[in-house]
Amino acid sequence: MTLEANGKTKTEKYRRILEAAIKVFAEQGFFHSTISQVAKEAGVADGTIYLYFKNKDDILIQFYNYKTRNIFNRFRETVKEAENPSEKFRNLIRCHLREFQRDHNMAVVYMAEARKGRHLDKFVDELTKMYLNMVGEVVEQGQAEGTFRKNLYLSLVKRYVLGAVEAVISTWVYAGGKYDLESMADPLVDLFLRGIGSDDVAAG
Amino acid sequence: MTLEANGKTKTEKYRRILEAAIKVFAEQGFFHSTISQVAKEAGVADGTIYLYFKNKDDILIQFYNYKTRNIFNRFRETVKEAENPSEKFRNLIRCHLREFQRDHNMAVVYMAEARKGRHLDKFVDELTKMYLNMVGEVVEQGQAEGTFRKNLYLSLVKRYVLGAVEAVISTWVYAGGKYDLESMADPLVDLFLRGIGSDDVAAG
DNA sequence: CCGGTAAATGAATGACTATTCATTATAGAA
DNA sequence: TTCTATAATGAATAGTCATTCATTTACCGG
Repeated sequence: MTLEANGKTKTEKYRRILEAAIKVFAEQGFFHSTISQVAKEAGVADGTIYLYFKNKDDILIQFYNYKTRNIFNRFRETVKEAENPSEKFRNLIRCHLREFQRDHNMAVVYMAEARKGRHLDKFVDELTKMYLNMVGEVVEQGQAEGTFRKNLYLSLVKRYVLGAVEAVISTWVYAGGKYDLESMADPLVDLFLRGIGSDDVAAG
Repeated sequence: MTLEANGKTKTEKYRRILEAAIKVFAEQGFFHSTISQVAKEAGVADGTIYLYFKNKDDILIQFYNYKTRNIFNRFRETVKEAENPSEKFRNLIRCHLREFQRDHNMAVVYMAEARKGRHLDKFVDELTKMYLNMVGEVVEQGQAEGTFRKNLYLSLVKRYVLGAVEAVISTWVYAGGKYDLESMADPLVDLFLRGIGSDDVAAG
């Protein structure tokens, strides 16, 4: 029986390299990291990396595949679980923060490298679109039910939500992940829903 | 009289190299750009670059100095001109969008590289803080005057505003600067002030 | 224990490119 | 015109790494 057929050792090593790579990338940035460093961190030879990945870029691409599919499934679930649009919205934000808090290295790499290399654009783009769509659906539902305002520039709203959440995550990453990120969810949702204007003035 | 004493040719070449560099960086990304490309774009020899800049990284650092000081002065002015906090807030956002729209290459480089290299962190950090402080001051003034809600998590508000504005700029950059960015200001300010919740529900 | 296949190794290769510096051009002063 | 100091040049250097591949190791069936 080969290792491939077994399917266990192969997968384990693949994961080990991937986790090692993300750790190294998180510490040094993608461009400043070397294959040798990744290999060392993973406890394999340099050449071994190339049995599992096409090249250095491919490691990042696989990373996005490996991690973000899972996360997006969790996003979907948490949205599905909620009963009304504003609860869906709150769950989505909370889950987003929780998942990034869960894996600090991933958060660093995602935040730092997501808006970079030409190759990755297509994939990151897809993910971003998925997220924006999710926000869009929830907001439209909320509009239909009367929880959210009707006169919203929807595509702007979607960007604004994603941008603000990512900014909060970036700040947390930058601070070294010292405080509890998930607890930002409620105040943030409050801002999204009510804005910063005082109620009398804003409504006018 | 030397060129240095003259002060004109020297500065002109410095600017020429800087603009060329930003153009190249915007097209290829900092890491994928070579000094030779920058030199070619600027119409000088490779070695000439090193008469004006310490090294490749220094070009980016100088860029942040050269561009963002001006922009921040404009931010300050536009805020000073407005009479009340919500007008100050609106002016700030509008000016932010306008200045980035004005120089597409700058926008690309700023958005792509701001959250990267170890060396730049200190400087980008400073600029970010300056911006956050400006937002903070305006919001606090607005709270004192009753235009903005009292119970705001201020440090969160600052991040949320910057994050959302940057997301809107990123989207514009990514789309190739095709549409009018400044016109996003009013809808965006509206979101900041009123949020997305319908007034009756949000107020409850 | 043997033979063969798959997996892993890591030294060697080949590109690439930031940076240097010996040389050349320039431009004002005398 | 000649001299001098400054600016500019770009070929050569030196170092870095991604990637390859000839060799070794591990493993399994028979």
